[in-house]
Amino acid sequence: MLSKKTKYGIKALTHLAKQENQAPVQIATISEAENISQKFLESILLTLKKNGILSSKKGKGGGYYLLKEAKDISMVNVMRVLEGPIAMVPCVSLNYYEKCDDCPDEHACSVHKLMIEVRDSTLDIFNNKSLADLIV
Amino acid sequence: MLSKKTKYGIKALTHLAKQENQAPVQIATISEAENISQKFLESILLTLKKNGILSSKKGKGGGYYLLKEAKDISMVNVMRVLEGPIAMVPCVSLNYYEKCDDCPDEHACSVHKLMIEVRDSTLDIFNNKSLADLIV
DNA sequence: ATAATACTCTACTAATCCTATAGGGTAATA
DNA sequence: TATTACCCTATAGGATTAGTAGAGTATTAT
Repeated sequence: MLSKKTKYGIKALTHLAKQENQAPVQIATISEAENISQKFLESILLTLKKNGILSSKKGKGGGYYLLKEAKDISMVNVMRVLEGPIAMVPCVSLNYYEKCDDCPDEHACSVHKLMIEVRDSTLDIFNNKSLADLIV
Repeated sequence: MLSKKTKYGIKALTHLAKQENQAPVQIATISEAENISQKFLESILLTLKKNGILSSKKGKGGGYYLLKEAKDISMVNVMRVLEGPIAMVPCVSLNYYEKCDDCPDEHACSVHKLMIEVRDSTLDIFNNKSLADLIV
């Protein structure tokens, strides 16, 4: 299941991507437009900022804005920042690899084998998708 | 993340698929061979039985066995029984559809759009994969 | 300068889900 | 008829999620 955090994060990013000339948008504005709890959204935007996906401007007329053009923001990056690993199992994760306790031999594991395929196809989608592609 | 339940379930099914002439295998045997807590495995095998994927024989010499040949057991079925929805978001789920509270228009939703693609590619893998394909 | 604006950070909580564990009940077979 | 092995219910600790509360701090327009 996709977490609400990721879902809201993507919605907020899309909202920002729709702005003309990258004008800053206030948290309250996004929160109302997208039906997201303001405080929760705050923390999400903060993570996105800390991970270099967007930036903010304080004070009057401030708000959040995209750091790059929407077409240059890859969804694989967004997903990793918000949701964490793309893989469904740590033992097939590229960025968050972890050995399974119960598995003596990974290469003989049926789950491992299956999940590598799922990872690759999902990765393929996220790699070839930018934020701009999500705008309707 | 894939639940341990699903992971263990697939491992157990693979174990059963490797048996010659569909001979019943005891829970304890599978539990030891695959390093799975016996009681937990019991409940998993029970769900698989209730959902028509495997069957069991009581009494001496009893155990669990596959109801069909491994090549006729589709992984999409196994996944749905053990893990539930294939989709990452209820609003793109084929079998467990649910409308999002926050979304006024699904077709205008960026998350929806993205997750349909992920669902389809994952579904494609599970649909075209049988238990037999997982055996090394 | 300074007041208003709007982001930043920490701490806390209710609810839910996951991963088991415990223990007894029941059916089938040798 | 004793044994084996499946069947079922209840419970519980821990982790995670989603959200709330409240105070703090930096920046900007005027």
